[in-house]
Amino acid sequence: MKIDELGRDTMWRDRAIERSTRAARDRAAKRVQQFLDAAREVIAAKASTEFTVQEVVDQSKQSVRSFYQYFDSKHELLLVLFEEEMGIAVARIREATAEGGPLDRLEQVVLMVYDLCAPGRVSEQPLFAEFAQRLLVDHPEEVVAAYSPLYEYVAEIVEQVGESGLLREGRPRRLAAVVLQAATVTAGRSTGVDRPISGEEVWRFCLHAIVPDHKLS
Amino acid sequence: MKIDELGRDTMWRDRAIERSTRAARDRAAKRVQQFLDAAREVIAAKASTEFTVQEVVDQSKQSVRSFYQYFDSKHELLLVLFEEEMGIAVARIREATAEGGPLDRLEQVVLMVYDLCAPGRVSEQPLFAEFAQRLLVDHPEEVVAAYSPLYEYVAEIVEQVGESGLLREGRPRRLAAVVLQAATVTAGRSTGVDRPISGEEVWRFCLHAIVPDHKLS
DNA sequence: TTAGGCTGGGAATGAGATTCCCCTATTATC
DNA sequence: GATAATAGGGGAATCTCATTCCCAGCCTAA
Repeated sequence: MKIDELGRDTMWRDRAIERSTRAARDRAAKRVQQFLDAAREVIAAKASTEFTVQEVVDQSKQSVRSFYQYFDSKHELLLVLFEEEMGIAVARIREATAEGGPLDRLEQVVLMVYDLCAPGRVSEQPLFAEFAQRLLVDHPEEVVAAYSPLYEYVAEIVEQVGESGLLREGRPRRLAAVVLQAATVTAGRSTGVDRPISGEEVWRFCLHAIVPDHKLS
Repeated sequence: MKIDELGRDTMWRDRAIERSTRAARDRAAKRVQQFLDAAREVIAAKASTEFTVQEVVDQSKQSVRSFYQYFDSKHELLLVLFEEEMGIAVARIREATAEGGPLDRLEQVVLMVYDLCAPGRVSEQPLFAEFAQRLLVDHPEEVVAAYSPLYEYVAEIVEQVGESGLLREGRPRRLAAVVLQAATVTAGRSTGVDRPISGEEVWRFCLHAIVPDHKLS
């Protein structure tokens, strides 16, 4: 039996601590999840991404105190929601675009990303764009970081396009960044044009930007 | 002499009213301008676009009441500032890119727009991007409208590119919209890439997107 | 059983935007 | 020229939120 310098049974103590901290962690995880679910419910109910901490707290049947126990700020809640949404979206996109040649897959990805970022679809899934927008003002770093799963996937495909010899001279991962920007941001706010820019238009733009004409059959 | 149904001298009255309303309008314009100047001073002094209405009011030597007399809300002040900046910027861009063939001019415009939107240049001119960002969250319509002078110029040049037979099939004004989006938004927040995307990269991207390869000499 | 320390509830605080009340100065009328 | 009506302006009051604080109840350990 291991005994520490104060004569206490270290192993037993460690195990007890382990058990209790794990329990605490589970409890914490559950509560965090409750807050996240509550936030989603509030957003769905209001069909808007503008909500107060109080609303989330009430919906979650917990207290303001607890909220700040688990989240440093409201921004952090938004960020976590955004990350979760991003994870779900990327999983869905990966699934839907697993088949076909690199270029076709890239096209599908661009169209899907464009759709996800289009405004006015709050009730379906709490969506990307609004969170990102809101957070971008005060925490650009984190938002950019949260985008990385999507970026990684796009970069992956663009690299495959490169491997099949279809790409222009530029470095693939950098081209991927620009493509992603174009797809995420163009959705919705088109300046001055009568009919908004469509996903297909964005795709054609990107396609010619990254693939030389003579490679397009 | 014109007399109205109550026996009053209409012409004199109208003129008096005209004079007084014009005076009032002048006064109003001056005060609005004072608020705008004060806002710019505050922004310059803090080197940040985050300011309170109170700060602007204090700086302007006027009162909160007056502020809300001339602006419906803080957002409106931001919007007006943004419009003014946009006007100045477009004038500067037009001037700097008056010479040369359409494609060269478009290149210069894209690079300049990109620079103007890059972050971290608060002290020079109160700049675009931060205002736009902030406003976009709550008033996307107005922001898009405020962009239109810039959009008109870009569209103009892209149409000239089209007239000189260099453009791909797409409608010029729609291509212009995508180019502008790419230039304004890519600046700064590049997802996952080590070194941020440069203005030149954005330009090369757009160039190939709108001009077929065999037209590029 | 009881002292010590977590937890949680929700009231208090603080920052800001927006509104309101009241005083003053100016105009209009006699 | 005097007075009543009214607009304009100052800045305190209000309202909305995010965030912090205080205290009571509960669980743990001796």
